[in-house]
Amino acid sequence: MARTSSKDVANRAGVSIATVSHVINGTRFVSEETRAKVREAIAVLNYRPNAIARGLVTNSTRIIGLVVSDITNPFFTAVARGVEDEMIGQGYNTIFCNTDEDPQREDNYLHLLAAQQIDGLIIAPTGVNSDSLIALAKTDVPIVQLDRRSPRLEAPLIGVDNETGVYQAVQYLIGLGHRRIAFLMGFETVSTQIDRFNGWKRALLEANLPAGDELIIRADPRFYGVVPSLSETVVQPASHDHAMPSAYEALQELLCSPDRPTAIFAATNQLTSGTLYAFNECGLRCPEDISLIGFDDHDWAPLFSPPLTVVSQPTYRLGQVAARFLMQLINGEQVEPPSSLPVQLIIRGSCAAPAGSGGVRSNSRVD
Amino acid sequence: MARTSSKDVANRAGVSIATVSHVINGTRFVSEETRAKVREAIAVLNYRPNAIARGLVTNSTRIIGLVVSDITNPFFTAVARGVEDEMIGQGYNTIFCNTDEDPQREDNYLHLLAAQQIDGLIIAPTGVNSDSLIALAKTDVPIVQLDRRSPRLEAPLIGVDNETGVYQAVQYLIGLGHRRIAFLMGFETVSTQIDRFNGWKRALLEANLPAGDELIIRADPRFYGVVPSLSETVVQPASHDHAMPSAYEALQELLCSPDRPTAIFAATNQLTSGTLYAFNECGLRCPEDISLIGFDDHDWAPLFSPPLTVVSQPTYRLGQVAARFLMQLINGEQVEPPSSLPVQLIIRGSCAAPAGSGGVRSNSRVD
DNA sequence: CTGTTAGCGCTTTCAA
DNA sequence: TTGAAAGCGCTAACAG
Repeated sequence: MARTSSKDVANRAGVSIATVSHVINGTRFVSEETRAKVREAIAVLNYRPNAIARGLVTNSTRIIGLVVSDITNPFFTAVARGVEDEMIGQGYNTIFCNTDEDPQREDNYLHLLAAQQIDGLIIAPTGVNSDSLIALAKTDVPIVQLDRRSPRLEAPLIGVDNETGVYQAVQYLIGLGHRRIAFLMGFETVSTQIDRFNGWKRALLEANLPAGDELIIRADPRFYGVVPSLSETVVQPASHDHAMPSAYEALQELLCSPDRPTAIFAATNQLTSGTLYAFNECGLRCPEDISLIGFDDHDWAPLFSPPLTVVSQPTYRLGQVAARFLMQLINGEQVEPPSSLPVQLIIRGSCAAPAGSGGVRSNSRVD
Repeated sequence: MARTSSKDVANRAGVSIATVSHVINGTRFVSEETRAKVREAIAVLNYRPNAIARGLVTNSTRIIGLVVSDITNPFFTAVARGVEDEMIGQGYNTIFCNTDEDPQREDNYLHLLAAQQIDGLIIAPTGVNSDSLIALAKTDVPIVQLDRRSPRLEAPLIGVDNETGVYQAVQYLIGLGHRRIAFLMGFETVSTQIDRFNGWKRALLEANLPAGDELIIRADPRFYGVVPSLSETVVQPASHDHAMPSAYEALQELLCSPDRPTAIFAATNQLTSGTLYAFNECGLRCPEDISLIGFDDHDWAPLFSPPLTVVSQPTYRLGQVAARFLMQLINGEQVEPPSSLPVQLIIRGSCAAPAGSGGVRSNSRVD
């Protein structure tokens, strides 16, 4: 239909389109009288300024892009809220995009966002093949990397101290008496996975404990695997190429082997859940038979069976900080990026001393 | 910065901007020779067509808006994936917005989306005060309502059969021997809450069981409440006005009363979690002391303690169907909206016969 | 205090 | 087979 334009408003109010523009934006003085007429015309015509046209001339949209890698992960939704709340407070809107860890999808969205002339970008990059990202960075659009960094990209990073987080968690496990502690990780292309891996390795090496390949398991962090009772509800990413097994599948062999680890550190939210499924499948009780620590907390972790011991990140805060920093960049302020935020080990019920060590279960249920 | 425009490309290739436009869009014949020159110029200049400008003239953006009420709810993220996957397949992009059940925020995003000249809209409306929504509907932008319907809005709805879903679930509870079954619900302004409520009531009345006010509890569906160990990680919606208690708070009194219900139906994902927290607080074991069924399943429900018995919705599918239908609307096809999708009761471990009835626990753990 | 006018970067007739 | 030029709806000088 004929979308009403400022010209229509101008006609109806008997003024010029310039005046209409000015009463809308408050960008120069307009007499109370004409202002009233214009406003009335706007109301009757149900007029909405076309942001597209405006953006074309102002070269600014007051929109930022937020690109995350898995919208299904509570970590990112919590972060997104932080970003969004902060941006709204500043009069900016945020467009939310989900890449599903798929570089091609990332590329696609980066195109879209660039074409939409966003004023800034917050991104948790997939970490691979980031041509569009590099290209975007070459324009004047301010970018901040969220949670993880892309190789080749020179942009400030807002993240947490991953290495220390798992280092301390593994130390805790060692303190409990564990000697064989496996590490379950996702894509090696994402920097947090490497950082966490390094934390695991450092703790082990310092304690003269094995940290060899047989203790490192890789799995696709985007889905759980074959869980019969759930097969209909589990969402399978459309773009998943099945190159990597799910956590559930990846763990089968290790868990059934005679010298299986006595504890597992899962480097991701979803990996942690997959591990629990695998435990169930193999008839292992947690923490009696095997201990588990996951990276990243969420509201439901205490309700799990067992309540999850986790390394917790300040998710909402992370989003806030990233947004606030991006705004400074957009406003042209010269500021240092905030240093990485601290993480915290939250001890609940998924860890105990290894079986046969005579230790007790280390538990602190919610109550 | 000087973002490169089609003029730059035209200059470098020694052709007119019209030709540039046509090689980009394949909209008329261009000789292989000039086409090559143009493409090369595009490559060296790293040129990206400005979608803003294009949209201004074509009056189409190939972007749709997806507005949901709680990005933190796995239900909506799964639905979002369905929508997104489907739209990408059709060459459309989707802008994702989160209202947090806040009508003002909804209004804000609707403004934004309208200004961005979206080609279509999928929305789970907050249900209150939808002036912007109505206004948008008056333009020619196709709209489909997702999951729930807004009063006053004439737009097709893609949803599930809520009423039947909880009707059957409550019948199951009755079959187990329960007579006092409470209903925990969120905002009465959202249609699904009413539908679910009606299902509960119908099942109870048919069985001549009490369905009075003392069995209806209302709580804010957006957060869990005061859980000390979690106080730092629980996200509190910025816009929350604290008019309603959390599920956790709302249930205290009822659960401590002498004739507390023997079962609870929670009308929402997050309400279900809140209920579990409340159980813990009151020292009630589930399902031994009290049974629980929640509306909506998710990947983690089987890992809860106890594994959750739920009414499950086809989330991903719902998104797909909504997207597909919207595309038909956008393409001007005259089609009937699909009828509501079926839901399914999934029995796991959170229900048992009421204490003292001599019944057995009805359980089916993941294994 | 308000109107005229020149573009923003693109698509699309109309001509050649 | 390609160019010239008119506009899409808006903002921002520049005039008055």
